[in-house]
Amino acid sequence: MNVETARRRFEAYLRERGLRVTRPRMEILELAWSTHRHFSAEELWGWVRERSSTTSRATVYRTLALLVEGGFLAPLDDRSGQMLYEHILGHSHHDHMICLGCGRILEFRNEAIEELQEEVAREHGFHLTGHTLTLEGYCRSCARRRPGLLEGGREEAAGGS
Amino acid sequence: MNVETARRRFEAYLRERGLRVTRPRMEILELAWSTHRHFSAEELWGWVRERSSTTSRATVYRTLALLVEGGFLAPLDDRSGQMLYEHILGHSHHDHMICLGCGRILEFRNEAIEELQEEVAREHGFHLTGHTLTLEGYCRSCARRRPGLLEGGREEAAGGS
DNA sequence: ATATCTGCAAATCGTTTGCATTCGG
DNA sequence: CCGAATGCAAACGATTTGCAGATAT
Repeated sequence: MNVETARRRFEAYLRERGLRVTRPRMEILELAWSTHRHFSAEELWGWVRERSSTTSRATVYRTLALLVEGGFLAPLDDRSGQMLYEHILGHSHHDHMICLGCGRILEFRNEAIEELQEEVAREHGFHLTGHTLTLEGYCRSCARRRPGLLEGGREEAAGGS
Repeated sequence: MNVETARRRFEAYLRERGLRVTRPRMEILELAWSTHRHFSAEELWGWVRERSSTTSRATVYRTLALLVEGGFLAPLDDRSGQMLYEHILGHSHHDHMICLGCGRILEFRNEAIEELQEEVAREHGFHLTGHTLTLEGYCRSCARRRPGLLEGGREEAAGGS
């Protein structure tokens, strides 16, 4: 999904809700679309300053929240304390693998896992609205640098939560 | 796993590492074992004060971190901003479903999902050390109170992350 | 016109840290 | 003894908020 389309959709979204189409909001949408990586609010706020724009940090946070509500961005908790964001407009749902060595984030989609989740929810009478699946470990290149890992020995004490 | 055993194991763990067995540490372990629910650091700190113990909030945080490192507790991010903890000593790994209505946390374990995760990691040359799978939605009783949900219509804009 | 947005700075909130003191081994 | 652990209060870092002035419709 290109910026143009995203911009148009965001404007439509705002108008539908009686919200205003403002310069700061559009600037933030464009900056969010200026990368294909995951980014944090502070990072985007950095891009704002690089442009010597007067848009404030508070507005960055407020607009990111709006973009998440509207289904333009999805938040991703990488456990570093700050939230990361990624565009989802026009992208199919996927889950993540986070490398504990270099912080790299890999994306994957597994249909069987998706279905099993729905099955589990159904079995428990749980009405599913979303899910978060994050695999933690070491990517190929980081694993190579940590010999102890290669034989398949787990290093962290506990598995997932 | 009862408190007694947990206490003994924690003492052993501390000694092995040349760390000291102190009153605050043992008190915190016991309080952590005084519930079968998920609890937050602040909550445990509340139990400390109820006992009019002199153990400080800082020590609560420091000891919880120690218990996580040692594989006694597992942290669970419920997206409320604070971390929750649960004992895992003697408990098999499981994942969670969090009810957005009442905050209740249901646990489940699905072998097929576990295996598929390992398979996905393997396919990507990723060395898996852990994972987080959290289903979000509404538990049976909360779903009943929200008629719109029953027909299977999704309400939140986006699915998972 | 006028309700919504914005920028600013101060406030939150969970968690962490520096440091002088206390305590376990 | 002596280094590790604690309590205290101050520091932190990401995010949120109150408010007066600016702006979109």
